[in-house]
Amino acid sequence: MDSTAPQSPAGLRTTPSWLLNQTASHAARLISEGFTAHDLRGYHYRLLAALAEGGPASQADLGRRCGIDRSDVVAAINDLAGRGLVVRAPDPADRRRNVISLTDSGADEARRMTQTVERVQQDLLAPLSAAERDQLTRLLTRLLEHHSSRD
Amino acid sequence: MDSTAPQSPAGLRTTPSWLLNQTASHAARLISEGFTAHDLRGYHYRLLAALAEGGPASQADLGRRCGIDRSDVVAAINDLAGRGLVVRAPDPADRRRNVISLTDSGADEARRMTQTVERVQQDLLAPLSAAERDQLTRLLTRLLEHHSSRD
DNA sequence: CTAATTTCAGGGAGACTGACATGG
DNA sequence: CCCATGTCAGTCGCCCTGAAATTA
Repeated sequence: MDSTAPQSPAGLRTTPSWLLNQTASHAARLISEGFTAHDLRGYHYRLLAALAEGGPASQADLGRRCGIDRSDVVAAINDLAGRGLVVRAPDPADRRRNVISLTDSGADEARRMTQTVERVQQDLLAPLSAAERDQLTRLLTRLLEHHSSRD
Repeated sequence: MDSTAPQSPAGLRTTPSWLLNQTASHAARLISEGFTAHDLRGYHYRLLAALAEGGPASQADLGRRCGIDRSDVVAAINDLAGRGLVVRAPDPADRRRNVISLTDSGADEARRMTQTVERVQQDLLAPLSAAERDQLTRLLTRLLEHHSSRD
């Protein structure tokens, strides 16, 4: 008659938010280790990948695409521009904006990092079959869509 | 004929490690918001829950149970002890160790935080059916077991 | 001797806040 | 007027490293 109790005593190890947190933590460590060879971090990859995928954009747009705060985009773009991977140019149509574009070597680096990321996915998902990987991807995508539409 | 290419161009939004990272990030924010009412953070909850579940333990044991580094356990236990939620007592059987135990109010707080966590799970998993929640839990558990056996 | 425990000092990455100046 | 953009300064929680002292 206790309608508030969940099916089992739960404990940390069966709590979805805990499982998400821990698996994401493992994934982040694998990704981070893979990125050391590039001497770049997650923020840099997200920006390079967004530029490779969607073309040149303002910093604010990039931040929205990548889920990176505007103020953090500044520093990361500074790093990337300092290495010649992107260029920052004023937007003549809107003088508040900087248009960020990939250079050739930036596009190369984006491709190399994408390969690293794909290798890591294989490591990460090793214990799952192809069908299970699709299932996981679909479930996570639905969670993400639900919670990002509630911005 | 390109055996290295994945099925589709991918992009950030379909990469499992990205999806894990983002959903875990949303989950962590929800959890964190829920914990503000308790004026405690994730580390505190993990320790209280581990003590409620497994009984008194040394700090090193707690760290292993919770996935918290030994050096961070020190500070978090300091906080909890300062609020009277746990007690630190020397272990007579092994004088290197401190035995950490929940106080009555610590056990109360653990129960209250667990209720908060359970509410957050409902929020987090709102778009999924019960069967899908089980599926997600099982998939994440398998990933976690695989990667933590490879410590 | 080696190994485990507690503790401290510190850093690194990601996420975030507040403020400011500039321009739409 | 309000709003968006870029920038800077700083905070916070989490994760991690290194080292010291104590004890098994």
